[in-house]
Amino acid sequence: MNTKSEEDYLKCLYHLQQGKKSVSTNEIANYLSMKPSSVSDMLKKLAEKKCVNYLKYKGSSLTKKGELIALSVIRKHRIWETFLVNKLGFSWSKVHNIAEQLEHVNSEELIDKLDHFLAYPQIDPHGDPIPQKNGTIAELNQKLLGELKHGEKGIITGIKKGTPSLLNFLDQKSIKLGDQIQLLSILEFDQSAEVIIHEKNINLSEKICSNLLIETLND
Amino acid sequence: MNTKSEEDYLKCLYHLQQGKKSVSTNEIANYLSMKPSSVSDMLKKLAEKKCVNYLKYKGSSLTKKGELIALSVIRKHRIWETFLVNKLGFSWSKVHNIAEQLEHVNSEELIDKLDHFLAYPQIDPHGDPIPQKNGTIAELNQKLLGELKHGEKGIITGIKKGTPSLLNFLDQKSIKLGDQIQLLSILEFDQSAEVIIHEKNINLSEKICSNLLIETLND
DNA sequence: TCTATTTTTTAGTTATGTCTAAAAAATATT
DNA sequence: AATATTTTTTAGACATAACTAAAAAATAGA
Repeated sequence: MNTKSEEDYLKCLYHLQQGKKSVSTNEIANYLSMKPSSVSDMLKKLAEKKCVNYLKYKGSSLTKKGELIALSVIRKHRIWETFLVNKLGFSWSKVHNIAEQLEHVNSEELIDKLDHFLAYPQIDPHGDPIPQKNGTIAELNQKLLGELKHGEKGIITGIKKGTPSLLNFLDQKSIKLGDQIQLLSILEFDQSAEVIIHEKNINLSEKICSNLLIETLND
Repeated sequence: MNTKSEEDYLKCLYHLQQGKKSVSTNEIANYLSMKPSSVSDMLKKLAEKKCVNYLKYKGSSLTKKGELIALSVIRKHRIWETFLVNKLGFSWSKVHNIAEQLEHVNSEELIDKLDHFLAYPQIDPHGDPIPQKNGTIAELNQKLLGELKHGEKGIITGIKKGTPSLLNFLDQKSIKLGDQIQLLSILEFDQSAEVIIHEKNINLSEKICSNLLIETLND
């Protein structure tokens, strides 16, 4: 078993490593709000446990073993966030800290049953994909709403340029991250979009179309 | 805030103190599977935090402050157990270890929302009362099924003498701890009981009546 | 009551995971 | 290329919460 601390480092390394081949000690320290000396110590320890490839002064990266642990923690985090938002009615902006605690609860059966209870969600309330039990994780494949094909469905996963007036508008329409949306068509004369959201047809302006990030579902 | 360890000691003290005025160091060590010396240290620490009344060589007891903390941890434990059994489908005998972890998650809003989601349960799946937010806890008021007044309702909270054949019988009828039961009448000729359980009328023998412990509801 | 036994505490050690300060290595500047 | 700067590591300290072993207090037995 891994300690909470070890899990935090592995998760951090997973996030920082995206794209790169290795991560510097300072980056990790910064991300975790710790001193570089503490990070050095832990990297050495994780290297001994074969979770991290660590070369003194050269940065570190996850091994396959470390990556699988990181993914399982991220899986737990995102499943708990989904529970907090979908079942308990938390707003998606307030669940992170609670999920940071819940992700360290150690019971495979618990997370399996919770996953089942939530009907096997694929995407969390922030629009991030939930890793599967076997460690596979869907690639994020975000497009702007205006770039979807006609008829294409997806999940609202982000906002390109979040001006207060835009956020306000979305709030008014109760459009949230994680909501499913389907593009029906783009109208010629103003480039506005006919979409289905919350099972209702509505029209969204060109401005919205070029600011809503959509994760398309390949089902 | 209190550490997991402190919470465990306070909870332990609460359980061991039932009835008595004070608890010995050895009792605590035994209950928590720790060495008496470790317990001494922690008692001193908790006394400094004004959670425990501690007199060297004389045993210890919870202060009001300590009792409220203990009750809030027990509240969290029992609400989580209720969630695990009622929503996730765990059997009541398997939830204890998981709830031991979940009870230390620190978020008042989380436990409030969970309580609401579960429709404010009064009794957990083991038949134990759930402390209220303000620290009040219902007295256990167990009677044998046969001792209920006619028409009286309650929750099955225990079994007096659990022979395998009795447990088997209950299992067959899917009668579980935590189920609600109402006594309609006791039949003269064989002292068997007419009861309502799972919204159905059934008859239970005298043997059952004198072995099922019922927590009566004063509503 | 005096000794023997049990209980409890104290003193000192250990592991984990953090820190600060100083040393060493890597990188950047001139 | 030599020096200055930044990054990283090492060495040593500290808090938490456990431990063992020995001392002290309380309790029990004769």
